[in-house]
Amino acid sequence: MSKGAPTLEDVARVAGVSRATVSRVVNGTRNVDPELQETVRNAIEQTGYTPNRVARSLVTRRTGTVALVISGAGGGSDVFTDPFFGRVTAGVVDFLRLRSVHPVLMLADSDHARTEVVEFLRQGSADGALLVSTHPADPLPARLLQAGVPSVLYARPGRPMPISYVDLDHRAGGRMAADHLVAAGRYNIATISGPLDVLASQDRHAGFRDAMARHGFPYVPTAEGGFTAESGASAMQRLLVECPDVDGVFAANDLMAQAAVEVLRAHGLRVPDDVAVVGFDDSAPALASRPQLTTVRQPVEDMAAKMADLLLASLEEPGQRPRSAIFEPELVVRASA
Amino acid sequence: MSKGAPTLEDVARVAGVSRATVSRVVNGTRNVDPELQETVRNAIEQTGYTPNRVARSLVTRRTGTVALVISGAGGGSDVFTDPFFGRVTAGVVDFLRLRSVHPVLMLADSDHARTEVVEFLRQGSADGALLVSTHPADPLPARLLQAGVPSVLYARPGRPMPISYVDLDHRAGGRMAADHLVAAGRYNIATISGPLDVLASQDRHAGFRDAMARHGFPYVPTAEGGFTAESGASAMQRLLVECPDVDGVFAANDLMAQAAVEVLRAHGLRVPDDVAVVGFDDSAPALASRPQLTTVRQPVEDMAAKMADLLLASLEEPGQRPRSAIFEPELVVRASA
DNA sequence: TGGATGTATGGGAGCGCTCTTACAACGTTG
DNA sequence: CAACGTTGTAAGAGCGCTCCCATACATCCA
Repeated sequence: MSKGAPTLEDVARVAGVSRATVSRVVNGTRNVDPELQETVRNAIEQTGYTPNRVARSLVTRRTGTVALVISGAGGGSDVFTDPFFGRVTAGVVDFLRLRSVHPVLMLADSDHARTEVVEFLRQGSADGALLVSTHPADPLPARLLQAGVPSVLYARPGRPMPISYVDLDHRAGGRMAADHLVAAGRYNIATISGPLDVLASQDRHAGFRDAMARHGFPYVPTAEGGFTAESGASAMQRLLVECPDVDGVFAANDLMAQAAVEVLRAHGLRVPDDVAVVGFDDSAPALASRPQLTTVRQPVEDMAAKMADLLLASLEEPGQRPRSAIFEPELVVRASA
Repeated sequence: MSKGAPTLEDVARVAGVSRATVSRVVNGTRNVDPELQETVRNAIEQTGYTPNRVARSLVTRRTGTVALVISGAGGGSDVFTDPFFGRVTAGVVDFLRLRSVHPVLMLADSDHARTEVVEFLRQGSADGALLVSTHPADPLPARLLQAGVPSVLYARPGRPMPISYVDLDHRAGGRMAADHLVAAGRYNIATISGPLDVLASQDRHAGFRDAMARHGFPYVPTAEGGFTAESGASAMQRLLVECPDVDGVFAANDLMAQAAVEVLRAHGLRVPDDVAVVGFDDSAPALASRPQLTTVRQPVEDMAAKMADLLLASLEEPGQRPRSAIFEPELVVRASA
């Protein structure tokens, strides 16, 4: 009462009971006389008591927070401008807040930063990690695993390891794009892939190519992009050189698809009349773009929520086997194809 | 050593010194024999010791985390899709990571959520709050102030109160847009404002109108938007009805400006030939849009970093007077006007 | 040479909480 | 009526750390 926040002891004194009894009322309320409970509750009200989470964490070994780690080779903090990460954050936050768990945001874009993340978790500052890793060579999943930190990945790890993750069936997504373009009667189909050292890109591309082959197109002109608008634009330029009579394009994300549309338009080609364009993700640019993008929807928010779900479950029951959840993409037909 | 992480005590035993000495080595390293330091360091290495932040926080009353609170009337978690919040996050994270401070993300979109935020901070789970409040009637700043939580706002509070904040000179930004459109020889100038119950919107609008009046345009057709693409599109539609011969538009953010461009194009009007369009913010859509947007740049990342800076400073020296930092906008001339 | 100063280390309290244990008071049962 | 749960409460240990204070010893000037 003198200084600082009131403690359990203060409340106990006011209520005329022991610290332990107040603790019982604050928490499980197991075996406490209803009348006493009332007294204690009044005392809490009167003192304006708020339990100290830190002190509680020290003994319970639980903090009620998890780390949301964005681990990427490069870029630093501009990842936050990418609509994809916004959606991941939204999905995670939406799920966690219902459980009164709070995410702490961490960037692991350098070796030093990765060490700090591992330390942070080993120190017990957070109960577990949600890892959005952009590169299969990322050493962080293995390090977290080794440190015994409960973790869940967004996207399967680069090398097989006993760790939980959520992922999308990217191959199926690639197939959907191919099927749609072919069904629309397109004959000169090309594709802008994502960076091919990323598993998701590889899979989207493989799925697309397989389906194209099955449809009788053994070779598909391909330009590799980097998931950014600029890279998409330059890829489209290259594609137009290799194959000027292109009439269908599959871009491995919406940002690149949008850029491709602009490039095509600048070349006097109409979308979808002259060239059909299919994107991937179904994020904000898909709707902002004119014409609105036909795209393969990745349910990022749901996947992110599931990732949080898996983590909380493994926190609840430690020692569980790792689990995975694979989501199905969905073709969203709009105006561009 | 038996189970759980090694503690100070374990290290002390291995090094043959006291807990206090190890603590000194781990922290300030004040007055410890260099030779002993070496021994201790080896023991730390050997045991794989990592200080327990929670235990440390309990006594130091500092957690090394701050809350990054997005407080808005509505919407919930789709705020994360807004490029503005991504930039705020980027700015904050970039600054904090250099100081090894970690942001925990909180959404305060309901009264219940706001209470939880206040509790969280009162409990000492974070050292202070960075508050991005979207509405001047938001009760959270006052509640944090009352709870004695060190806080810094992005944007000045709705009602004057002794609290630190960073802000932009929105009026100056509005003026710049007006000056540019008039200087470009536009005569039929209209504007899409932001939601007029938001201070920033009011100021941008007021600055714009004042400058227009000074240039001899006492009345400016105005349609109110909501800072979203859809609202921008519909505002542009309304504007075209009221004033079909419009040749200049100032939209209060880039998202709406981009949408306006699309609507104009759909009406057969060319940008900038027929209609010049100026946006606000200079965020991702400004560059993604074709033509690229002339816009009033708001240095969001810098402002967010400054916000974090002010907070850490006030944590360093408590009892300081609240401070503010007002940033100057900057006209970025691209293709749209 | 002796007290005063300074420096390095250990001991121990205590941060606010949870949880185990001990115990008191009260039935319940053969 | 003795023996035994059952239930409600208090007492106290201890989570891992920091920091104050006491102690031991070296150093210095008068």
